[in-house]
Order: sequence, then C-alpha cells, then structure tokens
Amino acid sequence: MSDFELMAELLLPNIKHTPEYYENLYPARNLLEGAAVTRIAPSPTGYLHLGVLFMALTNRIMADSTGGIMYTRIEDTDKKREVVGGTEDIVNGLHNFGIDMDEGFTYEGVKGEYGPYRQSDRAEIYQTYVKELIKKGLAYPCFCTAEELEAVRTEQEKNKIRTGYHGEWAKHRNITVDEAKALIDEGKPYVIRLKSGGSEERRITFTDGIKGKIEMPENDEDFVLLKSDGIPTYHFAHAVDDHLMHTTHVIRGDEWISSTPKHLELFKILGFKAPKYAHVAPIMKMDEGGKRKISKRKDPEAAVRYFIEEGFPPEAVIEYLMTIASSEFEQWRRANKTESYKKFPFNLKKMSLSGALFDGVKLLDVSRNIISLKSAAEVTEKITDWAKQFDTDFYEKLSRDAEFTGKVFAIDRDVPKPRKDLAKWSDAKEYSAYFFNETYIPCYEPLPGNIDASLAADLLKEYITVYDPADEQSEWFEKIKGICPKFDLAPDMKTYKASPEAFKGHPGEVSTIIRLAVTGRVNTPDLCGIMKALGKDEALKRINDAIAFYSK
RNA sequence: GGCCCGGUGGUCAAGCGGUUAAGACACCGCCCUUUCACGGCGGUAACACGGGUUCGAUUCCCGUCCGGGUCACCA
Repeated sequence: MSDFELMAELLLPNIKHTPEYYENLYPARNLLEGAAVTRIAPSPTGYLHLGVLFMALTNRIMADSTGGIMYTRIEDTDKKREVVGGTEDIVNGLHNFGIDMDEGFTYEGVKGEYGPYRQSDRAEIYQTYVKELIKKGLAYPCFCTAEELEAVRTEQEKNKIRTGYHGEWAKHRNITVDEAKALIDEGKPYVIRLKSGGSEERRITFTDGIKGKIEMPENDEDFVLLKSDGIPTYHFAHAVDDHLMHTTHVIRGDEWISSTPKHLELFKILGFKAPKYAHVAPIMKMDEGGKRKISKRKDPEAAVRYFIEEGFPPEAVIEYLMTIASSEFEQWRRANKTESYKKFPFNLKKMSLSGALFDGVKLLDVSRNIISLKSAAEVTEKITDWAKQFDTDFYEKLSRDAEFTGKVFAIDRDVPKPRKDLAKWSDAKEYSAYFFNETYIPCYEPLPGNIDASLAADLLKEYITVYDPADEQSEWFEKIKGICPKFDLAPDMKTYKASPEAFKGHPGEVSTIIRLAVTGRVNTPDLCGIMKALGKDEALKRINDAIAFYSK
C-alpha cells in the first residue's frame, strides 16, 4: 500500500465502497437531448425567502422550457444554522406559489431514484469520494485550529499577502501518515482539505449562462472538503451531488461566482463533467439612497409570507418575478394575455446582468391586472379565503351572507373592461366598507356644484318616487335625467355644457348626491350596481336618512 | 485591500458601430364618462466620466469613478 492509501485507511477506515459503486447506482437519466436537469438546494435555515422563490422559479422555468426536470436537495450540512420545519416551510411555500418539484423533497413527500436528497443522509457517499481523493494524494488531513488559522491570516494581512490556506501557508499539506496518526491518537480534531493543483498565476475561464465568458485566477486554496464532523462543505457536496444526480444546469445566486473556480477544480480532479453554470443577480432593495441585496432581517418583503399576508395572489408575485427574470416576458405577456407563464419561451441569456431593485409599485400594478382578469366568483372566494386567515372581523362580515358578498364583488366585474381597484385581497376591506353596516360611515358632504341642502333633499325625494331596483344601468340613469328638468337642472350633460349658466346643475350631480347618500363616498364603482347589491330596503333607508339630514 | 461582476429616464428595461435611443411601471395633461377606476391619446425624463479605435460610438478598447459580490470547518 502506498502512503496515500495508508492515509486513506487511517482517516476513513469504515468506507468500503468505491466511487464506482455510486456511479453504477445512479446511472444517467433517461431524458431527451437538451432536457435540463435543474434543482434548488436550499438550506433549511428559516422561512421561505424571496430570493429562494426567485431561484426556484428560474430553475423551474429552465427545466420546463427544455422538457427537463427539477428537484430539491436539502443542504443541511450546517447543523448550527438549521431551523426545525425549515424544509417543509420551503417546499410548502413554493407549492403555494405553484412551484412544485419533480423529484427530491416535493409537496407530496420525498421521491426519486437519485436520493437521498438530504445531504446529512449522504455522509457515506461524500466520504467515499474523499477517500478516493486521499488515496490519490489529492486530499489530506489538516489539524489546524481556528486560532492557528486566524494567526496565519493576521500574518498574511500584515505582510499584504493574499489570505487563505494555500501554497506554503498550507501547513499540513505534506503531513505524513505517522504524523497524522500521532495527532489523531492525541484526539486532535481535523478536517480533510483538498491538495489544490491550481495556481494563482494561471487563469481559468468558463462560460456563464447569463453573464457570458468569465475569466478568473485558478483556485489554489486547499479548501476544506470534509469538516471535522465528517460532513462536507457546500463546495464538495455540490460537486458530488450534482454529478451523481446528473444536474445539467446549476442556476444559483451570483454570490457563487467567486467560488466557481473551486467547483471547477473539484469537477476536474473528481473526473466529473461540470454542469453549465448560470449566476443570477440578486433582487435588490433601495436603502438610504443605496442599493443593497434584499435582506431577511431588514425587509419584511424578503419573507415570501409577507405577500401572502398582504393578500397578493401568489400568481401575481410570480408574474412580477417573471418580469424581473426576463426582459422579454412583459412583451410576451401582452401578446399572450391569458396564457400560463409556464408557456413563456425562457432564455437564460435574457436574464438581467445586474440586480433588479424590488419595485413594490410595479408589483401592485401587475397584481391589479391579474385580479382584474379573474371572475367575480373567484375574486369573492379568494377575498373570503384571505380574510378567513388574516382578518377575522372582515371574514365575519363576508361570510354572514355569502350571496350578498358575491354581489358586492361582482360589481363591474365579468365585463370587458373590469375595474382595477383591487391590487391585493386586503384592499377589499376598504373597498367594500360601505356595504356593511358596521363599516358604513354616513357622509353627506360635499354637495356637488351649486346644489344646496334643500335642493339635494328635494332631488332625493323626487328620486325615490321613480326608483325601481329592477332597473338596469341605462334605465336607472334615464330616470335620473328625467327628474332634472323639474328642478331647473340640465336634462343631459351636453345641454349643460352648452350653457352651464342656464342651469342649477346636471344629471351627473344628481347621481353624485345619490352616491353620497347611499355610500357616503364621492367616488365608487357603478352606483346602479351598488344599489342593486344593497337591495331596495337598504338603499331607500340610506336615501331617507340623507333626506332627513338635508332637511334639518 | 486582492479577485470577480455590473453601470441606458425615478424604477424595470430594449439596443450588439449609423435609431427622432423602443416598451412597461410611476408622474403630468387631454379625451371618454353618472363619480372614481378602466380604456384611448399625448407629455416630462436616460446612455456615469475621461481618453482612445473609427468617417461615425450608448454599442469596441483602456483608465477613472460609482454600485454589488466574494475572500469560513456558512450556504
């Protein structure tokens, strides 16, 4: 046995398999040429973050647009940061946004032939590959403590030398089996490091799917492969997992660009074919005049839950994210108004190079459009569902008389040009307030134009005599026009505009008076519809109250 | 600081050597109109800076500046 083989046995005596075993266990996927295998590999360190949603979306689209598949792999190699329920939060959260996985951790549980899909369950696999590397003299144990490493770093900084565990600074690079054995016998903890063959002098280039050609110095750092607990670092796990799971496209945040040389070196020495990389710019946020990456801690909208609580339809958030994901999406959307975004011909190259500022106003607009396309029945249902979860008072009002609620939200909906008052379900509360007695606030002012209280009262009294709840919109307005001449108001707008001084007012002002009486507001959707929804009794009651007010 | 990646209206962005420098959101105005919203029409507003290369640079090259990322037994 060579020294390296002795070292491998010393360090990982319990590993019996060789890499070939796993290579055979996870054969190539049976997919069509060009089909992309993508994945998200989140760490279960908390709630679902906007960035993860965005990443999941682009990976999903990439897989779908090529007829490929996408899976979830859980990167729980950092036990210190793990949060209970983190995995479920992510998977369920994505499901709520209509993003489901084909394999790995899915909404319906774990599935797929390339598992386990949780890194903490894959220790033996990683160790098998590490052992092989040790045997080849490409990896070695390092017994440096955090303090020693820190001291080296300080020394390097002092001398203006590039920091890190590389070259002559790699203390244990050439450790012998005997030395290692002695230290292990002393009970010293150690990590396994890569013996890098790279050089700072040489350049490595790779083609990023989004940013194009990127050139960097080779990695020459003997970075950690296996931590002292035997669990791999991200870098090593990434190489082994994405190889064994046959990932074709690694689409990840651009904070990974700088470690790509490490990954490429790993793929090379392991004899793996490297995946195609695409580094996505993060979503940014304006803060005190400067742009910065959206942050879990500082920004409520970083947690995807925020959008649900605010009452944004999930598909609106996705739609907005798509506009950020691809510069061609909005144009496509205009030509394909009702098509699912999944049909969009996605192209990685069209992704933004720099991080987009999160634009809440734009989201509102996108959301308004999405909601305006929905049927009255669906809008009613979604508002009710939202209220049930997040606003119990409102829910109580909505569910008291479902038929009535349905009428309220049917006004000016299911028509060619639906209203766009609602950008999120939570807007419904204010929008519909006057329909419910608890939140209806009578208000009889300001009266429009030159109409005074006594004329307003007379107009309303007259209106009551012609009001018929069965009237459709046009008849409804004809009746309002009809009462105008009796009070020296113009019979229609045209006549009024021709000589405003000849009249006390016009029909529009009469409807404003009625609107005020019925809703307490100057601006509302179609009044005829509102009165129909409210019903004859309530409408009349409110008008009579107004008459009483004006008659005082 | 080293190494990377960026920089077109307030925001998202087309553009790939010659354009009146698209479009969307926001904003303003007009029209439509029973109010508001919708819709339609129009408007304000941009190539970070300095050098090259070129007949010609927003586009190509270099430098400067600015922004972002990364330099862990975190991902």
